[in-house]
Amino acid sequence: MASEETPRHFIQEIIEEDLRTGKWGGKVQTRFPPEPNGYLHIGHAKAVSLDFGLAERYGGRCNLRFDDTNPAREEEEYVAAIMEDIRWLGYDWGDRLYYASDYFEQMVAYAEQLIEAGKAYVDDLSEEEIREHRGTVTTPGRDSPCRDRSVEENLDLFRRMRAGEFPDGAKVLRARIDMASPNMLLRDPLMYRIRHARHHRQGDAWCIYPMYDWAHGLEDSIEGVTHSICSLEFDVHRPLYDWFLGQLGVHHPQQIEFGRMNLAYTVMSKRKVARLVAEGRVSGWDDPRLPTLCGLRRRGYTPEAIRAFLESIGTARRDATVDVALLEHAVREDLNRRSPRAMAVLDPLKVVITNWPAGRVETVAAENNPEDPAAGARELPFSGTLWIERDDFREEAPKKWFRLAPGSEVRLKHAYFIRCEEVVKGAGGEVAELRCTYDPETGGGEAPDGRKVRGTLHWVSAEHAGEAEVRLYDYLFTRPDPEADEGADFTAHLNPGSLRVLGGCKVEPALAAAAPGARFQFLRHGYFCVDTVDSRPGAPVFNRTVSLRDSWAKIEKKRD
RNA sequence: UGCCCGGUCGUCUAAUGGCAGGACAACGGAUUCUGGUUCCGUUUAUCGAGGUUCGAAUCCUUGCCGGGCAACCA
Repeated sequence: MASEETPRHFIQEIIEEDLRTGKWGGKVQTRFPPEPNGYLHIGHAKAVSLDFGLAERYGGRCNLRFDDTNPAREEEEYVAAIMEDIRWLGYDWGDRLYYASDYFEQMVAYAEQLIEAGKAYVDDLSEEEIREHRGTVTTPGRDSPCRDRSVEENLDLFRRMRAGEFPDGAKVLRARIDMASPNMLLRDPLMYRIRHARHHRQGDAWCIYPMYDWAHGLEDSIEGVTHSICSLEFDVHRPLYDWFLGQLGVHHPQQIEFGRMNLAYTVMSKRKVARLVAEGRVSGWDDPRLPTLCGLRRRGYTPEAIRAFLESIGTARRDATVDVALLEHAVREDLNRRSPRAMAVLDPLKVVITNWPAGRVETVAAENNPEDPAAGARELPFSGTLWIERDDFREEAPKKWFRLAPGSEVRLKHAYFIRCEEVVKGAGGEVAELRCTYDPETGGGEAPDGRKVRGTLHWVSAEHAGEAEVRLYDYLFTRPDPEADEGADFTAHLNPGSLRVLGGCKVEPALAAAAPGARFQFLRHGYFCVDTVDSRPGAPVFNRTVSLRDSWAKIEKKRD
């Protein structure tokens, strides 16, 4: 039983009603039917979580079915990637892995049944002519001259289509419905087209391939699906789904449409993502800036965070453009609980502690996760030469500045208070080094005399620091709706600052050996994970999953 | 333009004829060895017009706005 306090969405209401009335004999059978022609993105994840999640919630089953009815666009490569992503999200199809192409023989039998009933016919018209006969949204279509062929002739022609007697495009099989229907899809839709093409699974076994509207309902019916969930764009197709299944008199699932999810500051369509990849605007399908599941995974997102996010945005019968802040909130909430803390200095500034005994190295204890006492503690080396964040020092402290400035005192996390005594400048006038004194009484982070400091800085001991590359990601686009601009291509709104690569970052010793994929919270920065592609032993690359909320940045921003 | 689907805080989503609620965001405050977390508080919405009703976000009519449909794609 899922959480009581979250209200049920409309699909859950439908299923619960069906369960109450015994419409499907108490069964819930769904399916996730991707076409293997691209990688899954977070929009697909919504469908995945609906199909698998609903089955899970109501004690039903969800099939994974590849909708591989178009040999021209589909490839084996995508099949494996899609399965990996679904598993990563935490869903399991058990032994119910199906392919639409395995049903081709059965579909042909159903087609012949329709032909025999006088409900389907072979049309000789060219693609061009069919389009022209179809009419427009405001004018009815006209019947094809082939529409009244005899059953015998249709059957013969269809069999010869299948036997490969005709070239591509010579003939099609069409349903005989209504050329004047206000729903364009009902104007004698195509059921089969001729394609002498090699299929990624069926090889050369077929030269006729079924169209979506004809095939999809049959696939659902054959598998005993009860609730066939799809996105809103298929709403217009439902009368056709129902017509085919009704004519055949076979098991007839209910198609239910939900609103697609879009995310602000990115693009979601497979075609556009594919273009970004092909044009080299991103490093690949798994570029951490992309909304693809492999991209989010490489970025450091957890499947739990994605599922929680999907849960939080709900499901309704209208398309939505979700604020990325909701996604970021979900991943921060998850990572805050589970990621070990670590100190990393991204833009290092040297600090020399002038009253530190020469050569002395101390060890300080650092808790691994204040949210999780069970995570324990680690030991960190502390010495007289340290790196701190360049951003944590200002020569002229603005109002409300809690960090280091000439003469000011701060705490070094887990260690001592230090006071900035002197600023050493380089030849160009830039701040090259800070000379500070520490208070030996403040070990452990508290002053015995009770004096307070407002700021606490992270640091790394210079002689013990590891080196790392850090990649900071920002939104891929500069506007929330890159596709909405009709005057320009969406690529015109690509964010030139979406990736910042920082070299020479100083990290605490253990981080140098962190395993690929490992996640950390870099104190006062954000959540990072070890890149699984470009990290090398001893030379880790860290991807920033998401920054910490930063109320100081807000204060500074308001000032301008 | 014809048909279909939709329109509730900035965003997402509830309220199924009976107090417009939640989450995120924003803002203010408390706590804090992360300007993080946590806690408390505040601001903000029913697309317009008419009707039905004791009572309308909800039902009806109409207008406006958004989306979908004229691939041998899914």
